[in-house]
Amino acid sequence: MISVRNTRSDVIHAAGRLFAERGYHGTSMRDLGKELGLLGSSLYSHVESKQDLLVEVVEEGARLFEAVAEQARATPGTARDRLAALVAGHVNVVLDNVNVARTFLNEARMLDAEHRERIVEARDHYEGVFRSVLADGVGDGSFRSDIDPKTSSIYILSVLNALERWYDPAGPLDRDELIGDLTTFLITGIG
Amino acid sequence: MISVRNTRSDVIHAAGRLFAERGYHGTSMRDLGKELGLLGSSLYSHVESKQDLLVEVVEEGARLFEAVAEQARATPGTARDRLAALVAGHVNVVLDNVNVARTFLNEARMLDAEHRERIVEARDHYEGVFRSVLADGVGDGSFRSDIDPKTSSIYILSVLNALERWYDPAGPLDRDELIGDLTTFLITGIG
DNA sequence: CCTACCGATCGGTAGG
DNA sequence: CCTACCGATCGGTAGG
Repeated sequence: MISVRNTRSDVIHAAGRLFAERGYHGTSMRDLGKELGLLGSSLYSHVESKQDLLVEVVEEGARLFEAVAEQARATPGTARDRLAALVAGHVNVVLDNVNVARTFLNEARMLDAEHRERIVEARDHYEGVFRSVLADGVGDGSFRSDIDPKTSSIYILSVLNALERWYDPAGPLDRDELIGDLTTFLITGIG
Repeated sequence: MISVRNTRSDVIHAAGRLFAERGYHGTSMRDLGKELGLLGSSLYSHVESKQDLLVEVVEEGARLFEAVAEQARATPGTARDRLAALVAGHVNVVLDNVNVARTFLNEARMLDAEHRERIVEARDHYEGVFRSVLADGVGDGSFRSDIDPKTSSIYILSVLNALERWYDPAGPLDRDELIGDLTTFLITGIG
């Protein structure tokens, strides 16, 4: 009595899985059908096109990260507290939605021009939140006064986004240790 | 009198360009032919298969990074000096070979099992050099004694590898400034 | 490096 | 969600 019929949501999530594993162009509609136990052609009763699937997955990613930004901005306390919220929130999104995060980070460039632009804007906005938290933190003494908020936010996001590439939830480092270790690294460096 | 005939090296470099821009599966042999001013079928007088091209590009990447590791290991002085050599060397490889670096970082997973394993080993070895420099640096006082060389090396490589995604050689930040800013961030953090 | 192909697979549609 | 397709494109080959 397992799974009688697939929903649109099932299709989108399976697409996220395959796009994350094999890439958008490495995934055929027939591959995706097989993953769901149906034919490639049957997918078109759930979505209009393959591109449509990529749009859905990538935009889900954008929404998840945007929610992190909003929640962090609403966090009371110092800029350092808000940065901690950004870091923890970002880690949680990546670890709880690896496939969506992977597709968002690696396959968004395969989007058609129109959708790609919207995602670039969303990404810029998200990075802007990091930047302004860092700038605030320079003002309130949370961070060093000689950092450049622009490059620093990119460095921080580089470390956070790369999690998708190496973090193993079954490995020795649990989520809280990861967040702690990461935060220490970002704030104190290795020196 | 420009370019009469293409060499195997021309083909490989053009392949790197397209693999970097559109991904391995997003690039057809006919696309690549067009890039070089010939037909897709003509490429088979230079290479045996499309996979062959990916192997060549990715293995060139592996060699470039390996050379950085060797040179850094031979650098006299403290572990901090050797880390500086790794950082500068890695940055130079990425900035001087964006297409190769991109393909190495993003498309190696499209390799067939056999070649992929070799690349994973090469990558593990490279990361191991970072790890041992960090461990040495904990011993000689270059770095904090409470860092974990394993996660720290991953964080550092995360920042270095992400350069491919955002650094603009035509932007305001020149190479030396970048290396300096990056090094300060890695060693001192933002706090 | 081209001509002239090959079988396989691609995204997608009509109609049920 | 399936049957039965469609034209286009894919990686690749034989022979020059």
